[in-house]
Amino acid sequence: MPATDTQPLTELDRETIAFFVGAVQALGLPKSIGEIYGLLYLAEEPLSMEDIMRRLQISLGSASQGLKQLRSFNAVRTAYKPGQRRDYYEPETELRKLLGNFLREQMQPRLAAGRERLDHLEELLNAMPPSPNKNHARQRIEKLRRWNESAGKLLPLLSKIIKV
Amino acid sequence: MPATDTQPLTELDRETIAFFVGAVQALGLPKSIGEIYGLLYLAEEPLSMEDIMRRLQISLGSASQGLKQLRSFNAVRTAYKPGQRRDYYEPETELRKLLGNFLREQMQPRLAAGRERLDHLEELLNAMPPSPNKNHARQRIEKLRRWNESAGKLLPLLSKIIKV
DNA sequence: CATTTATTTCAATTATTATTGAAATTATTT
DNA sequence: AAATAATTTCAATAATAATTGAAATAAATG
Repeated sequence: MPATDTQPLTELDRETIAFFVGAVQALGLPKSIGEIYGLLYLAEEPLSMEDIMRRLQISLGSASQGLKQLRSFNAVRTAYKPGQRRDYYEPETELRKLLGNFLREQMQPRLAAGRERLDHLEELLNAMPPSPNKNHARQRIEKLRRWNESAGKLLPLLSKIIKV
Repeated sequence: MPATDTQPLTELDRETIAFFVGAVQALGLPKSIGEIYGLLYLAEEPLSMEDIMRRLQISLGSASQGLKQLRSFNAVRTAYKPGQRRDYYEPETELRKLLGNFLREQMQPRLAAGRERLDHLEELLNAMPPSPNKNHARQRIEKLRRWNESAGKLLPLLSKIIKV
């Protein structure tokens, strides 16, 4: 097994990876996620965790956890490699799917959490004795409810309207 | 001047603020931003920086910087208060505007940065001697260019299609 | 125009988040 | 089923980001 025959990353590789690092950081994800995805995106064929660690010079733990997170929103999948013990990973490169998965896995749960909070807010509100203050609070909270609903409708649309 | 007559935050206040804290954290902004915006959102009238510090128990620096950032994407504005030395702040509560401003101020610059990186990538690519590897790299980078363009078209649409 | 008040800036501190690598677990091979 | 290889987990560490508050600046008042 060729263990250490690593050709180092070219400038083109490094710059492409930097592109992805910037992109995932804009989404609030750790840089190692961008590095791993970027490396897989460039690769001509699926890479093992060992390949990833070696070429990016990151630790076992980072590689494992990064791949776990990338798998969690289906940004990478394991490729079948006959007669290979290791797992080999390849990227999902369809933007529409990437975006859809990300929204579903990362954003929807937050929206749902917001909805729960709003339910709780309405309980608190109902427990208040009538007052002008209560009226004002009710209006503001109703507005938040509409915001939450708007966002809930917007998210699933996003990945549909994206082209490419 | 009534300096210390602070009524403490009610549970409803605190929970509403928590809603905003969650929301801004989903956007990758610091929690103090959510606290400040949430407090202003609930308030029946504009608040001064001093009010904000006192009621939220945050420092001068946090209040000043938080307001600065909120102003930077027009999530708050200063209200005119005749004969008042201090600045008083009120929130923008139109979701469409909030979203539009946020996208324009925070997301567009990142997209532009991505575009610049792509320009650089293409230079590097053109400097490569012909090879199968070069072909592969070219295809991948062209795809990135299409991604970047798609995102560029998507962003301005977002605030248009949101209702409420 | 000196004094008071309000706001901003920024270096130091604190809190948060990401990364590491050793140990535990799981899967595969002989 | 023992041995080996691959992967995951997680407590400790390192890196990053947010918050603080004192000092500097700016604005307003008498």
